Amino acid sequence: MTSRPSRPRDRGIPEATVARLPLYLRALQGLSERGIPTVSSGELAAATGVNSAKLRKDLSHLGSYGTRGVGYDVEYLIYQISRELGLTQDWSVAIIGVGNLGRALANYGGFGTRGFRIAALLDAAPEVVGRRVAGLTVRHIDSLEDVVSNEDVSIGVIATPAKAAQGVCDRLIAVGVTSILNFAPVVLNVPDHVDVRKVDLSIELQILAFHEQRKSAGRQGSDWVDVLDA
Amino acid sequence: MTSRPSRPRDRGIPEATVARLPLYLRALQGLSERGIPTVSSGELAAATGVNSAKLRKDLSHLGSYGTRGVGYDVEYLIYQISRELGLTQDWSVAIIGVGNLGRALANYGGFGTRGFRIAALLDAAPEVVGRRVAGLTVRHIDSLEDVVSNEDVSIGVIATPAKAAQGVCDRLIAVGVTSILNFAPVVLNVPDHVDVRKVDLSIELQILAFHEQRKSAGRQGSDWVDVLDA
DNA sequence: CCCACTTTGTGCGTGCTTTCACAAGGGCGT
DNA sequence: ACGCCCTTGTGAAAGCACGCACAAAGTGGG
Repeated sequence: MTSRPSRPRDRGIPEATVARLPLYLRALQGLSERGIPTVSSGELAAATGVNSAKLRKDLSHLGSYGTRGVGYDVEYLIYQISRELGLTQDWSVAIIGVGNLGRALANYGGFGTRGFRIAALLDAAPEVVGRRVAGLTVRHIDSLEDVVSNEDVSIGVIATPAKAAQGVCDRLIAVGVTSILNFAPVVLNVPDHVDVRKVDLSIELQILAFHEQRKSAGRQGSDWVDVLDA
Repeated sequence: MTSRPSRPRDRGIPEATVARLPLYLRALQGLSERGIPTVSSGELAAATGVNSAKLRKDLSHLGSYGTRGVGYDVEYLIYQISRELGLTQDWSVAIIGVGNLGRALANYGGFGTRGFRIAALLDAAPEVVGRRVAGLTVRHIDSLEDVVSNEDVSIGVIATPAKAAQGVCDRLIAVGVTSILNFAPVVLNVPDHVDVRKVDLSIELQILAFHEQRKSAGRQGSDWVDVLDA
């Protein structure tokens, strides 16, 4: 959803593949911790819930890193995927909004451990500013511009209420942030060169409800119930 | 496919459309609160960041609810989308795992307002059980089976550590839950009739990092040599 | 009543994604 | 060295999704 139609030729890795690479990476890290040296596409596919042909095609976009008859070297593949995703360098992340969700994100282990460093927590509420959360002191939102410049923040995470999100987004972009992860339930308006990914908890629930309804409708036998007719 | 000309409606709504319906719904509810009675596909498309033709095609899967020359009746469309998503009934949700994330979810306003009722919060840690969170008393995980049966829970939200997730998932399925929203960073193993949606915070960040890396690589002019396909 | 204007609903071409099926490559036991 | 068995990498085909462009349908003014 972040790709734009007017983009010049995109000679790189398909978006659908990029979205799956982190999944493979996590599975591989699990194998690595268990000391498993090699893995076949079938095994890795089973561990990630992906079709094995799709997995092979995904990996083929990175290069030919497998060995026929054997499989893939776990450590080498971890390195290659990490490199492709840009995780061999550290990215500084600022979290704006230290409510329940912001705190959850700050304490979420997955962030700090691999490739991401939480550079700052920012909030507007006086009762939150100054408190320590996840080893960091929450700073006031007014220092956003300073923090982004000084800490070289390139990814902003918006966990504010919906009303504040666009304003925060604009300020992030104004100081050079070009990647934004948005948890606020609004559609952010951004220029073309900025990537936005959105995570919306209630949308996910609504999609589940749709399928759940379909299942229980079938169970009950009452098919189309076309009551209203203009 | 296999659309019968005699039937006005084809009930098979594409998955991509289903994923966007909640987006339209939220925008429409905003219009409704502002007292706007009708909206054109162009306006609604602008508000949701979607191509207007795509929006019309999405809505056409629900039926012909628009008026040519005028647009769509906001209230009527809200009702139709809600009905299609199954939000005209209330769904009971159980949240398992009341850590930082679980608390954030419990306090997330968007749940209760839109067809979802948090029926229970469950956790295994003694220091959490018994505490009140978001107006509910946290119950011990051992009462999961009782809660699901008595409260008619059909959607389970897993916000536990990764290690506990599969076990909780199995127990949910064993008592009849068929829709699961999983925040734990593991691939859940479930039978075919169970729907799982996964929200993974670090995966989203990694996808952003990929695009960010590509942008800064271009800016910096690294030793990347682009090779045109033959 | 008629005409100009607006907006929906959709046929169709295009490009991306997934899946199948298999040739090519590599290891291993004998 | 040889042949068997395994697994990768990839054409090719099928399936989806997207967006253009336009006919159909409805509104409102004169």
